[in-house]
Amino acid sequence: MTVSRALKPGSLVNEQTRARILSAAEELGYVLDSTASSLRSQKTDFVAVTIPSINNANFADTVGALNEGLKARGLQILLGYTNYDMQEEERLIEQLLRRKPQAIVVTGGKHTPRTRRMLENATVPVIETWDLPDTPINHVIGFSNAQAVQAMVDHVVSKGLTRIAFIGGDTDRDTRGLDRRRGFVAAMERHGLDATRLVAAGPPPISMREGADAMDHLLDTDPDTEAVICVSDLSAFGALSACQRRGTRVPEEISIAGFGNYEVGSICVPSITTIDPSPRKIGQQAAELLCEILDQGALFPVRREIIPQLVIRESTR
Amino acid sequence: MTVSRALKPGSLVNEQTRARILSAAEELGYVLDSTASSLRSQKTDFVAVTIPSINNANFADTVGALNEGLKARGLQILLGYTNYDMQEEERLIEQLLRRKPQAIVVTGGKHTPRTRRMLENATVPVIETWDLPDTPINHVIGFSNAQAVQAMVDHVVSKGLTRIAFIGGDTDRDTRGLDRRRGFVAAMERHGLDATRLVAAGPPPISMREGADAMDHLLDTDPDTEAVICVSDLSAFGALSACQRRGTRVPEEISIAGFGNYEVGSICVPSITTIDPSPRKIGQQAAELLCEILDQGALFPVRREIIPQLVIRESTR
DNA sequence: ATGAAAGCGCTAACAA
DNA sequence: TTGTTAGCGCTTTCAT
Repeated sequence: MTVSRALKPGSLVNEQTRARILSAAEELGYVLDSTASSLRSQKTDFVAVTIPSINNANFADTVGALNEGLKARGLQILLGYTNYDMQEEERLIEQLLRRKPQAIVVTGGKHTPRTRRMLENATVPVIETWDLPDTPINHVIGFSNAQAVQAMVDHVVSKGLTRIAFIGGDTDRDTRGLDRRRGFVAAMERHGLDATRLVAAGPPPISMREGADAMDHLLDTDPDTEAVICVSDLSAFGALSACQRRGTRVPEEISIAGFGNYEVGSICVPSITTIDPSPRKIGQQAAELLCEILDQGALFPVRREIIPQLVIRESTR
Repeated sequence: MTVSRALKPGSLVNEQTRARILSAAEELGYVLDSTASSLRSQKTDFVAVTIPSINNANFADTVGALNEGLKARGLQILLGYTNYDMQEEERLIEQLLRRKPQAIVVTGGKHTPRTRRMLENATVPVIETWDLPDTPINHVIGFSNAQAVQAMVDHVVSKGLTRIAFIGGDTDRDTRGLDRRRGFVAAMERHGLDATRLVAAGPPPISMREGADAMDHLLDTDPDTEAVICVSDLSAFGALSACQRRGTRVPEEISIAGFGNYEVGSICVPSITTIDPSPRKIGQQAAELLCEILDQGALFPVRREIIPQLVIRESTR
């Protein structure tokens, strides 16, 4: 017990004793076994986090901010990737729950029924992010992807453009991408405009290459298109590059908008009009909420809406 | 014991009994406690992985490939970020070791003395990646950053360019970035060229914004520069964008090269000449090596050199 | 195919 | 300030 105390900062041990213990530990190369510690104290200090892909700057920002907010409390993130696949998410969450995390943060508000049940039965706080589901499992910190794109459509329409296309993925794997497309269609119909210029650019998540190919295709089949709204800045940048290769001037001949406020869109020439969903803010708020809950016990389910900001740049006129 | 067996696929339990157990488990919302399981069996099925930053597509690719290679064996990655800081790495590795991972994969071959000691004393395989240290701790899968950049200098010089600059970070936080700058200087001196056009663009990791600012500065102070080699494709893209804003033609007036083969460099116009260090290959090979070791027990220390490929594109003439 | 006993390495609770 | 006891929830081992 004295050793156990000596190794835990802030517990009452004679300083000489502690010094002797620490030096012995150093000499022996002793490393505390937190597996045993977790079992006994029923505290793992894990927070399970799932994101669709590790290779996405937006989700990386959320996880980075979450990590910073949790580090001070000694909480370690246990990260998993669903590969935009709800079945994979189910497998992953089952695995993660076995590790007895003290909280769970998932991306998105759509899950398999079994995933939902597992999360509902989990005795720890659950936070859904990057979405605003109608019937949350527990806590939510997110925004409406559909509504955000509607704001973008409104902006483009306000500039007098009417022949507007949407570039996105071709399946429903990426539910947030799907919501964005739905928002596009809804807004176009609200304006009484043709909402059928939908380019399906391949299996989500689509990136720069797919955006470039989609733009090439669009300019071939619908050369009178005046504006393109893309499911992300990455595909928007690809679309912009395709225009540059063809000599189509942006925004003079065609406007391009993206989503996500990725760095590339702020640097490229012309810079890309986008929507900033504040990924770091999502992570920060999730960390704050978890710290509150872990301090004060469970609260009522929290629903925090992030308001995505329209960022108008050079690629739209 | 029967319950324990029933929940573990491939063990001998009467199928009726197993069915009853599984349905009871489902009904109760029972979740196996892998903390207890790990303590008893002394197998956590964790692999600890450290990378400098979560928000970097190269490291993300390595981790993604590693994850895929380990998933089949039920190994879960325990990921930590050092923020390009060796002190932070030390804290992180100490934390991770307490979780009793079955292997450790770190980025880079330079560590604090204490980190080195901890890793040497760890009784599990250690793999250093993304580097080729002279005195590895245990296993290594990586490449020489300095040598890779030398190849790039050779290429640029072979095109008849002599006034060549390097854009990188301004401190030694990013040791791979530092190695790249060293490689630049060594190669320039080998060619008998002036190696003093070194632009320090801010604290590493530098990204697109810093690359753009550095290029602006360079074109102001050394307008006769013929080529710029950047520490990464991200800063190279920033540099390219700065040129486009100023109307400096690339590659006619100035050549630009990067490092890392990020997607942006393959899509932008002009596309960016780069070096591809095959980040996924590093992750795949690390996974293979770990699987071998976990099957067959410890081997001699392995040293696998990845040969980075020069990818010549439009931004250099 | 199932069960009984023991113990993995810690720490909560209580005692001195 | 230090020590004793017990037990966290599993799985290894051996027995039936």
